[in-house]
Amino acid sequence: MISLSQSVGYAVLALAQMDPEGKTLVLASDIAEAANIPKPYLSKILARLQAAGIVEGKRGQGGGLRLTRTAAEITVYEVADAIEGPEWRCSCLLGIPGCSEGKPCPAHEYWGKARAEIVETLRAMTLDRVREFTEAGWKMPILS
Amino acid sequence: MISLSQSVGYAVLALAQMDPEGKTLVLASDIAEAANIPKPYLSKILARLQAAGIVEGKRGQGGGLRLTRTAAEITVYEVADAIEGPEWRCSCLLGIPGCSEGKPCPAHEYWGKARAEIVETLRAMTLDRVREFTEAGWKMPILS
DNA sequence: TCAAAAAATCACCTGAAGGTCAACTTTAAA
DNA sequence: TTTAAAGTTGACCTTCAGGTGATTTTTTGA
Repeated sequence: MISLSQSVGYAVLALAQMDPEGKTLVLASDIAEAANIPKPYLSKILARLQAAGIVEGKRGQGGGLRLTRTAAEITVYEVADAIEGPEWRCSCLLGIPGCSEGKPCPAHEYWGKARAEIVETLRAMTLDRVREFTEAGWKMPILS
Repeated sequence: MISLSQSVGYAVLALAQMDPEGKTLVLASDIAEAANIPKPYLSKILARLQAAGIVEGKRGQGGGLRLTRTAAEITVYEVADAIEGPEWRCSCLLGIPGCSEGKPCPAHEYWGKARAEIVETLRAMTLDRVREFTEAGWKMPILS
């Protein structure tokens, strides 16, 4: 499919719903509704983001979630790492098991360069840039 | 993971083991051994390649498999289509469900261009170019 | 015509991703 | 001090890719 997992997409959309300053707390159920993510599934995603130190949760009445840094300091690259693990940026384009520097596949050299550009793009893509999109009217479509 | 499925990789390696002229028949078991693919799994891959008209099988004693065109005329692009279906070349980089021209995600414009380059590269990658790699000593590593 | 050789097919197993549910813990307000 | 609000956790389900095994069908050569 040549793409990151759906969980990464959900994570990015969820984070874009939170206070970009990392101050005021937001409810998980509000995030779920705004980004149209099944609430129990969102919980699992938030758990991984917490394990990676990207968000913090506060329990109990008046609780909620917040970013540990500002939205300008968090990149989609980090989010992908938190959800998929760091292996996502060293995969073989053709999906050949055992493809490596020592045993390159026919696409290895090309993909090494192309993939590096993609990684750099995601490293430069911060959550506040994502927010520009979501605020400009982007809404998760309701899937039938 | 940003990559095609392992089945596509196996398909490419399997096709690279066949007669590039599409004349002499090769045994499925020989392909499986040469490319180090589990034989029953290879059968399923070959079935999809046959459904797509890329290979032909001849049953019975003295039978085997052959390409329907020469290796110079078959591209990795086609093979990916045959195995994954044509959707592999229109996926959203971030894995966001519902991302489209009408409702683009923050990476949509960038990924549209980057993906087009990848697709063009695979469309230019023919099986005889793959064979240059496999003949030059590339061997499927035995996975432990 | 019969047996061996070969591809084709079917059923099944396993693990991971996506998704759901219910129970549990923490906390602050009443 | 009770209780309701909130996040947290663990069990479970479904689907699909990856992988395996056994059976069936076709074909040819003996």
